[in-house]
Amino acid sequence: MRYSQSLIPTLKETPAEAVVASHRLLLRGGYIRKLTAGIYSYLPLGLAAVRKVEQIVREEMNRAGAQELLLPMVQPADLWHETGRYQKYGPELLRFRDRHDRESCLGPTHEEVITDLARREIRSYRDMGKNLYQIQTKFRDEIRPRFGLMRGREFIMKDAYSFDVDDEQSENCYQLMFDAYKRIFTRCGLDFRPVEADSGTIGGSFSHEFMVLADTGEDTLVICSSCKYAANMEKAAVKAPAADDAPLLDLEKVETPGKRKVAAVCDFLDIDPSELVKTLVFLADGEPVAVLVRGDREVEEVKLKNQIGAVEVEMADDKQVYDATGVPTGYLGPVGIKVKLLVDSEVAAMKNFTVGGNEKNYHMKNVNIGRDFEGTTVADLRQITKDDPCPECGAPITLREGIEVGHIFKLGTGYSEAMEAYYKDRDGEEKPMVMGCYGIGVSRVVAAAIEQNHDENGIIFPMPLAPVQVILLNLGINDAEISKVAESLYAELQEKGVEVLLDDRDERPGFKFKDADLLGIPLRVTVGKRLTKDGVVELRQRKDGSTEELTPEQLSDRVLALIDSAMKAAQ
RNA sequence: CGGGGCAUAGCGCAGCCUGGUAGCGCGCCUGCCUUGGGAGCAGGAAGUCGGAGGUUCGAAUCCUCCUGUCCCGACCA
Repeated sequence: MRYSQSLIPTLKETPAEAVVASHRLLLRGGYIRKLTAGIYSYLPLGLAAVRKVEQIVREEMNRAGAQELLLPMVQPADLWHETGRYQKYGPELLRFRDRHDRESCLGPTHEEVITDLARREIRSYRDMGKNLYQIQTKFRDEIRPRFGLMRGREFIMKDAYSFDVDDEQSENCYQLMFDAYKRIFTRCGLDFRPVEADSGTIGGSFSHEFMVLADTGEDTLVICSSCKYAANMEKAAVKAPAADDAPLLDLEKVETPGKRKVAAVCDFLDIDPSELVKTLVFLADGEPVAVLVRGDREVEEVKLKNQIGAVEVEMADDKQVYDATGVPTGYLGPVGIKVKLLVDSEVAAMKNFTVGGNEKNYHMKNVNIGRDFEGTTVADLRQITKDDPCPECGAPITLREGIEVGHIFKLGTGYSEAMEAYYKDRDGEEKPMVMGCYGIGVSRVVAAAIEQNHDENGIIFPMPLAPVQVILLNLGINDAEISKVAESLYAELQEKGVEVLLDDRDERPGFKFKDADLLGIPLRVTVGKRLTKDGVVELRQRKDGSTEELTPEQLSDRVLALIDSAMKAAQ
């Protein structure tokens, strides 16, 4: 590829809209351009990087026995009505009517379409054990697209769906995918962790997310320092403490004028937030529920949602709290409360704690469960913290930020039953297909790779994802000798299978160096004055800035060796 | 959807408060010069000031509405 013929519009300055590194650098490097909110064009270099990810994904999916196909992006609403998701999915599903007034939608995911295909084409247990995947543009009308390729409305995704005869076979497939995903992200050269995850709206019984570790990640991961445990924070179980066996003290109502915040109440009563229990009200599918957690804890809404089987949970605002309980926020407590009450297991183990008095300007001290109120449900409802022990082995844990690049689910028979995707087993009996689904955010992988690998000068692509492996700078466009060597190295490297971008622009050296760094191409070859002076060209590695001088004859072997070792390192 | 910004040349911004013929840097075009870390000089092109309405002799500037976009929250590959 010749720079002069390609479209690589690099920018010296950062567009104001870009906040995170990957977005900034993809724009500056001329990899992508925004068309409208959350929708981007992939320019030649951006597409090249995407293709690298796709290729690795393809190879590993095929190796794991999956078959590639391509499903439609425009889908009839009827199919979505069958699973009930036409209503459930919400405004994220872009709906429209075609010229015949048929309700349609743009596919945000393809369970319905693939299940429809499976029920039509697969009838016998002999045909089962299929895993079908596609790499395709998805559209989700995200409430808030942001961070460039990290969270677009339109994005490239690999999604696979498996159809098995029973749980055991389905589990085998899940494990196969788990291993394939580990290989995929390793081959991409990324630092990642598979973690236990909540299965979200797609449903299903069990799932793992694959997280690229990066400070800009939108998820928090819990990683055990000792055992293999790793989980998304929203899923990470908190170990219930042993019950406090202190003797029960007498209930006491105290005046706390104007003290509404945990900090203010504790300060006023001279107690620690860990001795206070706060009562928070949530709206679960519109219904108010109260949750008790310790004053210094946070409610994990995902746990709450799963506990009560709600589709949506949100914190109630002051007015909603008052409407539901008749008590202003800040003084709410469990004693005599009017809404459904859930108790975090940590609180259930406490004795003689302080709560709101369910009356303006009052709190209650020495409150005890069982004596003063009944908790209808006791469950793990709070967010884990870095001071909590590993739920598996009890060792200390660490919290890290991560970017979700892959998610695998065991779906069970939910979709197949809803859509009547049955097969006949050996005994001629009709049975629902057992499904799994496995996604990878292909375009997001590119962004995540950059979040994890960049410096102040630009991108530092891992070799396997780099749009090209080598950038070859001709610093003497108007010098016959330099140009001749640059051209012959360009030809030679390509002949040997190396991907090369030849910078043949009539620009000053500094300009080319800056662009080369910005683009993040792993290897840079410079042909310039040192050739005419000393007969050498320079080979520089983007990742550590190390340089070596070689004769033009030595260059290609050295380049091949470096590429080879970089690719082997990511195996 | 709730909260908060922003919208002026391709990009980054000033001008707005206090109304009076639209500016800077980068980029772009031409010429000279220069050539190992985003050079220098000279000349040049380029803007419905997001849109609509209003106030005013006069609006980028003041008022109203609308749209777009970015950030914080709920969603997710």
